[in-house]
Amino acid sequence: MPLPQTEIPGRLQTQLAERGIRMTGPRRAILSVIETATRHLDASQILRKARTVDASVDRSTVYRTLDLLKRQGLIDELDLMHLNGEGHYYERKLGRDHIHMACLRCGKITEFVSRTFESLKKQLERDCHFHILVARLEVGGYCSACRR
Amino acid sequence: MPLPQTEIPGRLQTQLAERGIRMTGPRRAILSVIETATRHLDASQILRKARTVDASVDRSTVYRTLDLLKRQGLIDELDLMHLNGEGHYYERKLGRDHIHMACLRCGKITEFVSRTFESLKKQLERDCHFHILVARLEVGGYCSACRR
DNA sequence: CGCTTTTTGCGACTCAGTCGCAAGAAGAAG
DNA sequence: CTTCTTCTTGCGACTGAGTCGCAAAAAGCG
Repeated sequence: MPLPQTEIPGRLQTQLAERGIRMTGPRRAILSVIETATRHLDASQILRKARTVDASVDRSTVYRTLDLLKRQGLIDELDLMHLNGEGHYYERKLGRDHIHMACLRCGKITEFVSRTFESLKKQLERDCHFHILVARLEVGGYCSACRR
Repeated sequence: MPLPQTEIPGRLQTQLAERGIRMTGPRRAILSVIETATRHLDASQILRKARTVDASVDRSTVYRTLDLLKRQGLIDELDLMHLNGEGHYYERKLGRDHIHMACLRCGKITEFVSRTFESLKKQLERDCHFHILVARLEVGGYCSACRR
């Protein structure tokens, strides 16, 4: 399941610049990794890939940059039902939220955009007087190929 | 926000017995902690409370018992938007799934049962041919008291 | 260029969770 | 109630994710 690649590469960098955030070599490397990812990456995979661009990038810089992007609301943090250990996965936040379905047998991640999900969030905001900043719906089970 | 306490205490123990799972002192202690919890507990809090019942309970026994209960579908594992560190919280699984809303300012957790959530899950199963075993919807934002 | 502020790499650290193992307890069968 | 097998436990060592304080380095403004 490829990630939606509807935005121009380099866009993350522009978005940070617009917010007056300083641009550096390590940041550029990390941002480009996130922007060109074709699957969900965790922090150590981002580190490894970023190092192919700038070999001096440090683990803590990756974590600090991920925190920055989270605070800026530019990426989402996922668990993907802890299919592989306890870590987190990251993906660019683009327009509409989507649901992540993780197959507990084959590990495939399926993404799904749903109008019902959008109205559910609206209902929550209305009925609970809650101002939503992030909403994460993750589902675990068996995908069409794995359910017998 | 109290958890729904609609089941008889001791029920978890019965459910494990019905499945032919061996009952032991440490397990009884851990189960009773989970059953009588009035808020969401993480593994180390469960350990501390279980030790007031049976002082010899070990950390790894808590993790092993939580794994067992997860595999049996008797508890749900939550992140609560990582309000306090990276750990997980646990709660009994009772009938209907509910949504967890975490206030990022005051830390309050609000639970919400929604018919829309139920139809969203049905829609997912139908449209994606996916067999859902667990569904976790967590929301982060500001609660009614904290949104200024 | 020079100065202030932010970011970085480093190394040490914390904390959640895991694992192998030998000893101990559960429970079925006699 | 004893025996036997199987499962569970405590322990201790370990892994891996993520954090932190610090001094050095880079950003970007005038």
